[in-house]
Amino acid sequence: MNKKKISIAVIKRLPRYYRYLYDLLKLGITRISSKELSERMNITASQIRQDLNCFGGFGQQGYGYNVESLFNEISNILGVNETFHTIIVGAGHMGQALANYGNFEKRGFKVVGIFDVNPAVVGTAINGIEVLHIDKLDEFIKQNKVDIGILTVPYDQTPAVADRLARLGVKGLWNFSPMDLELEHDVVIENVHLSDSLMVLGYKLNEMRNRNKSKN
Amino acid sequence: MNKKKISIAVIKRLPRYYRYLYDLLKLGITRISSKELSERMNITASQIRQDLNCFGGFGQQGYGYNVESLFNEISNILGVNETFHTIIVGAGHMGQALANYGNFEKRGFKVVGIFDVNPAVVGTAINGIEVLHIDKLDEFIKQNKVDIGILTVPYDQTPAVADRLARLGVKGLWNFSPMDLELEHDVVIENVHLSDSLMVLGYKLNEMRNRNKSKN
DNA sequence: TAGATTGTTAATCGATTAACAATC
DNA sequence: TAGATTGTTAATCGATTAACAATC
Repeated sequence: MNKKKISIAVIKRLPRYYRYLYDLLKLGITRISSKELSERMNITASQIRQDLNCFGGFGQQGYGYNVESLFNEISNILGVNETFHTIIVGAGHMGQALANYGNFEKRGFKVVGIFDVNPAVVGTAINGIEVLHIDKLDEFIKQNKVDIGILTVPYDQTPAVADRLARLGVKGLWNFSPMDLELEHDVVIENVHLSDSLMVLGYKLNEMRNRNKSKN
Repeated sequence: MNKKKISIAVIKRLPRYYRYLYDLLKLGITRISSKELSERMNITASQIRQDLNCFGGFGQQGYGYNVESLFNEISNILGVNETFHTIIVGAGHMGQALANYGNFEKRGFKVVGIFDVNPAVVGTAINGIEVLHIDKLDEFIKQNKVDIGILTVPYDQTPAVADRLARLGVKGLWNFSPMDLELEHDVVIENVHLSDSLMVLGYKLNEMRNRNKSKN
């Protein structure tokens, strides 16, 4: 039943297709060829056709792709039409920012709980959700469906909290600490390494400066 | 003078080396072989040696790598020892979270200005830095060295603000809007697509569930 | 010295691109 | 039908891994 495994490179491009198709839809464009889309997205038409064919033949020879139906296909592949229940563990600045970011809910990610230890925030509401003390985590997860744990706790607490969530049956972790989480459990992890990204930007900046300097 | 271009795949691994070497340094480990490091990092020793040799022969046959000197080399390559001056444009939740995140300064990224249009935040201080009205952006950049603009403005304002910063001579942009910024100017851009990352997590979660289901 | 481990070349693997027959 | 464009196979490119001589 399972086809060949889809490479992570392809999967990472899916949200990008999703965004571009959404924009096309809003622009009222009903059909698009891989060539036109390739020009907009700055990738090759060949890659687009290869990528999409990992999931099925969504196009039609001589016509191209119907924007709306392709958008729906990609949405389904990404699970945007489902609702993933998430909890935010760590209601510091980053946790609060994520709790307040409306875009995630549009894509099917609903924050159902926020946890912290700090008495100054426990009991307050962020974006309409009461912050609970982390002692209530076990009870909460047992009583509520929780698909994804968003980890915005301090660095040194991250492994323990991740492990605790995994033991409680949370199958997806979105980690904001600058460490590579590895768990023995059957859990999928996405790391968001903001400082890594910033350091890459710093590197590129220096590299560009050196390039320009050596032009003289 | 220029050696062969270093691939983006290698560059993206540099912060990861940086983090692992920093940890080793803190653990008091003075030397490490590519083999030992490969086991910790879960990559091949061959890749480590290939990666490092893009920048120079930092190791010694029969010995391995000196942790401290390798850490220093990687730090220099990434520019961690320089100071990049950044401004945050958009003092919403994400902008505030980034302004309050101390880790960036440790890696040489110093927030020197924060800008917004909202009268409720203009004039307040975030992490000791006064939020200025965005009308003062031009004046500020002319009077201060600004290397990097951090874009945490609303989606539809992002292209215009990016363009404005580029015209004012800001050479690095760190973009948090879910769009692929492209500028004609000589500017390097790092996109942080949080919702893309979350959607990839959602995909992986579904994929794992389907895999487990079909095991039965 | 002998053992260990690098730096580097060569082999392999996987991802991207090109090409084109199928077909709408 | 003729033109356009897909789906898919084959070719190319680049990145990862293996191998090993050099050498500390």
